[in-house]
Amino acid sequence: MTDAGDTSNFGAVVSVLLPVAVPGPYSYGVPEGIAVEPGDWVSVPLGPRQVAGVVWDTAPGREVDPEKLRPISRHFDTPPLAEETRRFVEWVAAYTMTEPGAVLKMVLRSGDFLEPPAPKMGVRGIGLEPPRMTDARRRVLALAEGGLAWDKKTLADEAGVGAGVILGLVKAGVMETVPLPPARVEKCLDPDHQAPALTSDQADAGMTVREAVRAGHFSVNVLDGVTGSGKTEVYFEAVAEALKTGRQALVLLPEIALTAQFLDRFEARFGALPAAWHSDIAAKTRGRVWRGVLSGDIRVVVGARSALFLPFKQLGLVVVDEEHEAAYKQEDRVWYNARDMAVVRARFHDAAVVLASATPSIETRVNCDQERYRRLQLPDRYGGRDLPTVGIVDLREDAPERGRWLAKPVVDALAACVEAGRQGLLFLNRRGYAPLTLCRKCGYRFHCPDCASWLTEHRFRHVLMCHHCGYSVQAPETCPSCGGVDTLVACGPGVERIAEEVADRFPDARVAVLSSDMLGGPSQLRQQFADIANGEVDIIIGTQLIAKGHNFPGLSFVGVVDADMGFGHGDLRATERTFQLLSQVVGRAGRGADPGQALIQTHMPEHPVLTAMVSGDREAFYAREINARRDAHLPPFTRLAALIVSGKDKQQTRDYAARLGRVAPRGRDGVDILGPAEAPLALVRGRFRYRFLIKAARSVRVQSVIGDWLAAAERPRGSVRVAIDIDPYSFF
DNA sequence: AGGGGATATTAC
DNA sequence: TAATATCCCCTA
Repeated sequence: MTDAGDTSNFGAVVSVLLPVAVPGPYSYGVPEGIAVEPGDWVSVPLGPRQVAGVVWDTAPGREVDPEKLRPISRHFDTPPLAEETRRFVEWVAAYTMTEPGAVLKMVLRSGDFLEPPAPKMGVRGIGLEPPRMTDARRRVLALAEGGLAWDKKTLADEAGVGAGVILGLVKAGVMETVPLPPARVEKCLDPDHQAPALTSDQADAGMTVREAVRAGHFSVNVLDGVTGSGKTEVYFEAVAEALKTGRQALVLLPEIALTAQFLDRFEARFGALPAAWHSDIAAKTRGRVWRGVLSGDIRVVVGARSALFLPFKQLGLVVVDEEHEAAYKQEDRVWYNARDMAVVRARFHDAAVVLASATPSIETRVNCDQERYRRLQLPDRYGGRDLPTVGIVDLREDAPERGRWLAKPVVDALAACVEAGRQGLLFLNRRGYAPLTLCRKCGYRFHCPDCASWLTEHRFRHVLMCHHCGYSVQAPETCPSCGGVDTLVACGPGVERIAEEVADRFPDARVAVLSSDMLGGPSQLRQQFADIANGEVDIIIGTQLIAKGHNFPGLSFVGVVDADMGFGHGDLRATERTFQLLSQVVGRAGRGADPGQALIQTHMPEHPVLTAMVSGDREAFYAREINARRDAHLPPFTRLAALIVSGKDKQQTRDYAARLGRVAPRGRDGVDILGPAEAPLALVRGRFRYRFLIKAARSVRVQSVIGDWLAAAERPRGSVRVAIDIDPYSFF
């Protein structure tokens, strides 16, 4: 039985933040003989287990029953978590309304990283002769002369002997097992390895970002330049400056698929590879990178959004490439937009930020207009090439024949392109063969049984699929409703159907269809990209997969099959996203000698996105879209926050929220809890002007959430959703 | 009674 | 978050 007054045993009580979703740091006793500072890594008992965490404060946290106080069990000999990072963790937790421990979990990733892995063991000779000498043994000992530690496998191979010979020598006592020195030190990055030839625009922008890094205080610099204007070379200048000033740099990329080519360019510029960080990195490498970032040995990290939470020792620069990309949003656990959190983190570290994009997000452009961000424009394509010419095909005048989807001008342009030995691309952002199948006799439509959407026919695979939830069934022969035979018809086009039409119109052309649900998976897809690069394909048909990353050096024509798809629905970012997507797709054309040509099929030729595409006047598009957002009281001008729950759960949610002490039912820092019918109306009236956020009860059905205008979703349990994407800058 | 699933509670 | 406690429904 323990003495009740026992807590005086502890020299001190400190608060420790654990990577666990509890309300805040917990208090622990510091045993005699160890001293801890804020930021130190410790291991601590929590319930039945041991958990690694960070000393958050040298004072105890919230009042806690002294009976419950337990001692720190271990103090790791690891560099501390920087003060800047600790403040960042707190800020993100408050902003996203998650527990600080949930944010720390993103920093910590795994407690295993705290200790370097046990060194690999090797062998070395100790200069003695074995009692029995053989040829094989002689060869091994000759190599191992000089007392250098050898990897067992390497030594055996070099000496041309089996592993048993070495073991025998160890057993005979003439070789000993010793730890090998750590595998490899990070290769040195050289800021001046290969200084690039820059255009004068690039050089100006490069100088500005270099100065921003050298200044050593917070600034946000937006690199705004059309596809091919050389943004990467410019922000490499900033990276070079960070290397020179001895601070770490982080480059965020939206997708890991882009990192391979990026790494090549990086190596060419700096003479060595940066550390890479994303979900596909092997666990061992991951640990090495994590520790290297913490100790400061690793100078440059390239990674996906999760890299933003690495424990940098001294961060001087964060680059967010393709800052408008939705892939920067994390929509589970802690909801955040890495682009915005990059700005926040940089502010804590007094670091410079570079946001790069050919089609910046509206939020970013507004921040430029308000002079919170510095806008650096790169107006021209690298090498003085022109942008592709963009034309419109009005489908009301040039309608394709029934059952066809390509209008005459597009077919003609494609034919001319193929004849000239160049590549052409048809873009349609729709997978499969047809987005809807119906019975022409009874009108039956195939629906997904699990959600409301239609089933898309995939003719290559012979299935009907739901693109929402992944449900799929064998494509039926007869109508399940009226039993009609041969009465089912496919409505509308998908890329497979376009491929069918192309095969019919261009029987001799070599065609590649690229979409994320390719038969044969990623390896097949890589092969396709390689074939295209090698000129083994004449016509490419693809979904938005082709908009990102990969270059098509021989591409001179782009046809957009249906520009109108992106204009509909209630998504507040639909217009912006369509503009971004079309710009990217059209920008694929003409990267070779000629500027290239694009034709866009539409029923709405006067739509502002399309007039901007034709005139190339991006400024006009942005001005118009920004005004439209302002007039409609939409982000970034209005901050929305509402939680929408079904009627009978409303009171329950309010009670729960009040109990958490988190959410004021109506108030400046609160959130409205509304029924599903009230919410859209309130949105239209622009009534929400709250600081932020949505936090749902655990036990209610959350039917939909506005804020990011998320699609309706039934989330029966643990519902916690947060409106991300709302500009955090104004809360600094 | 007792198993299994869903949900609630708690950890310094 | 992860372990444990509690509750509910069902079957035997």
